[in-house]
Amino acid sequence: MPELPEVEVVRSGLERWVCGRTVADVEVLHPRAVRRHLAGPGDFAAQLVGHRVGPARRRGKYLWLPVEPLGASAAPDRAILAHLGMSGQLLVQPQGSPDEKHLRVRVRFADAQATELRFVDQRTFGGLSLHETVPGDPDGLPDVIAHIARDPLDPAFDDEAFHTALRRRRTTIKRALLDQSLISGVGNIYADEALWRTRLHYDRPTASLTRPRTAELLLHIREVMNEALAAGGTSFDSLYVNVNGESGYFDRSLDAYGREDEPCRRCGTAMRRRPWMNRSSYFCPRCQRPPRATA
DNA sequence: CCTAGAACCTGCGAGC
DNA sequence: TGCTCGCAGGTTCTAG
Repeated sequence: MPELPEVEVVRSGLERWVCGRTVADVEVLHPRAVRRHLAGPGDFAAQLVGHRVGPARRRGKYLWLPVEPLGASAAPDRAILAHLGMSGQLLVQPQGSPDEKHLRVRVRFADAQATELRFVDQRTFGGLSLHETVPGDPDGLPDVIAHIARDPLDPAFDDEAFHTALRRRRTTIKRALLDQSLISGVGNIYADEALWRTRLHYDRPTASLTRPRTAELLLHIREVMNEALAAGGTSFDSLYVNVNGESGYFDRSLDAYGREDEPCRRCGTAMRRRPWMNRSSYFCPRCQRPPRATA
């Protein structure tokens, strides 16, 4: 489940159902699901057994679980990193319930709770891996995602630095929103939603944004993400679910994404869809005027 | 250094 | 019915 609100829904589920439990056994059913763990599937499994899982953390669309050997006193220095890609799910399922068709990794725990953690992923763009954490980082940030920017719901996100970075870039606003090293957690849906709310066209050069416009954009990004979070995330089908397999309902509140030919909720003009970067951009041709240079 | 585009996968629905 | 095509919420690698 791709974007920040959906990943956060999963993070909180892991926090509730997996945090504090000790790994008894790991089964990798598809090696591609752990390809970011360079030492291989066997090593991934062996390294986890007998380790206790700490509080679930998230940055943008990445989430991780710190792990420590049983009885350790020092702060954890390794973490299980998870990315859901386009179609990944982390499910907490009753032991013995039938395997999902695209079950890739199973984690069993050494306790009396009769549930296990499953990574299910149709397209295998996502995956799990084990990494060292950045020394001194209070949340145990895995070193391999140190280059990922903080997300807009992170209290330490620097609005001013974001604006400065936008002004320096020679690119367009939607590309910038999807660049996880500039701002993380925003994907194709919430980019379109935030741009619609801000009345910005996706092809606006980032260098043309004024400080107030950037502030407005950030406000709308935060608003739409918080609203989606309250609704349990966005899902059009059973691919995007929380750890209990339940879908959120924010798709009913989308103003731009997926609304081609439907009336703009602000001005009534028919919404448009444009092919864009091997995907789609949805926008209102009246509220979101293209920039002169590219019009 | 930066930016744009293709590649990586599987499944679904539309159209022929 | 069955085929092909386009499309899907992301990241990463390559070419320029």
